[in-house]
Amino acid sequence: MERGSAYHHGNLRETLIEEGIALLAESAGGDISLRQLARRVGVTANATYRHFANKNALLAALAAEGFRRLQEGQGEAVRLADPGQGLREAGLAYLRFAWRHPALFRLMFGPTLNHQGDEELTRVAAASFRALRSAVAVARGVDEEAAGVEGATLRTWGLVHGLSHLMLDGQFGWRAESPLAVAEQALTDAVDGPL
Amino acid sequence: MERGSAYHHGNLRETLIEEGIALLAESAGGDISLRQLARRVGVTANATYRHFANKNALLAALAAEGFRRLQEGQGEAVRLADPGQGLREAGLAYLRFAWRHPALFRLMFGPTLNHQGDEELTRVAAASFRALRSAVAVARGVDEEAAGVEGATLRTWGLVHGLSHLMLDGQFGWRAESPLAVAEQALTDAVDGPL
DNA sequence: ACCCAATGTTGACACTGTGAACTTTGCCTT
DNA sequence: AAGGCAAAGTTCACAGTGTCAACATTGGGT
Repeated sequence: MERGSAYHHGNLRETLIEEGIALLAESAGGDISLRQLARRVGVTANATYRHFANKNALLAALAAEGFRRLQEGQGEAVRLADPGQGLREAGLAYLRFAWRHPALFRLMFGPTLNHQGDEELTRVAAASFRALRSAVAVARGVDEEAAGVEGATLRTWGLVHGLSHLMLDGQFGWRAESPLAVAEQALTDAVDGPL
Repeated sequence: MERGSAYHHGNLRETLIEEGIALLAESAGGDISLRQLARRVGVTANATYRHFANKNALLAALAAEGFRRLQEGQGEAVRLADPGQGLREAGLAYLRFAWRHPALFRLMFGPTLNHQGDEELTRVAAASFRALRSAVAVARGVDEEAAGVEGATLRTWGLVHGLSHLMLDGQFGWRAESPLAVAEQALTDAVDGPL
């Protein structure tokens, strides 16, 4: 029942998510249409309604997959990093993820999805926050529950997140270097120094 | 030719911008339709095309007005602030603007507009950056062109901008306090202290 | 072998952004 | 004051969208 005939009892759901992310990446404006995605997959638009309640639910699934990939990238970055550089590398991974998948990034943190709604989304987003907090704690050499860790995590997250957005919005574009380089420099300066 | 008869040589352009911002504020999803706005103003959808090239141009005008108001709010905050607290107050004004006009804020820094495109938009956005840089310079007691000011401005902007976005995305919602309070606290802690 | 539930399709509807052609209106020139 | 012209607004049309309701197909469990 896995890879047999055309569709019908194939893995439409997974295919939609995969192709949806791909389509999102190709799309200029960052928005995709249900019908376009269905056409690309080779199925009727209404077929998607067997797997997702509506377009928003499908987009939420794309976002959730995005969070999973982001967290994966961050985890790997931390693992490969020199000890003491984990936080910086996690932040850089965040920036690079945003840089490489701008539309998906915007979808993940966007108004399209009401984050209260989808349960999986909030769960996987919370996991991302915990990972960052862990990195902050390690960088400070204290326990994850120590005083000040939560606040520092919030500030770090805010900085990295803001740099990502400004970078994607072309707000660093009028500078000489690549926008990504600008953001990376700003993050590096902030991690070992005052704001 | 200013306030005479119904429309036709009225100030449709201004009206569209004003009502557009209002409609944006009321809209839940943060997106508005041209036709809906036209209906609200009491005019045909195609009439808007006499004043804006297309929907995006209209949205860009809304965003530009948003930048103007944001900058105005920041300026006032700095003016009223205790000396030495100007940077903090400017940042708080930024946060509060985002909190009060979430849809407009998202529009201003969003993928809908290609920021390279609209000339007025880039101009007014750049002015906003300069205002922040000025506040950073004053806070450090150095000249605006001094070394390190540019970088510090970028980091501050990034932090404030990121906190704004996370706040609006409901990422601070699961905490006890109001999301705005969380963001304000994070900003305050960052302004006088390390990251 | 058969039936049923899961999966996919057809047709339809209201809505959207936008182009082309037409109509109205008030100012400027004579 | 008359007239025309350009600016401003309307009508008609079209392709495309998300989504609902009814129908068709299919493969696996009894």
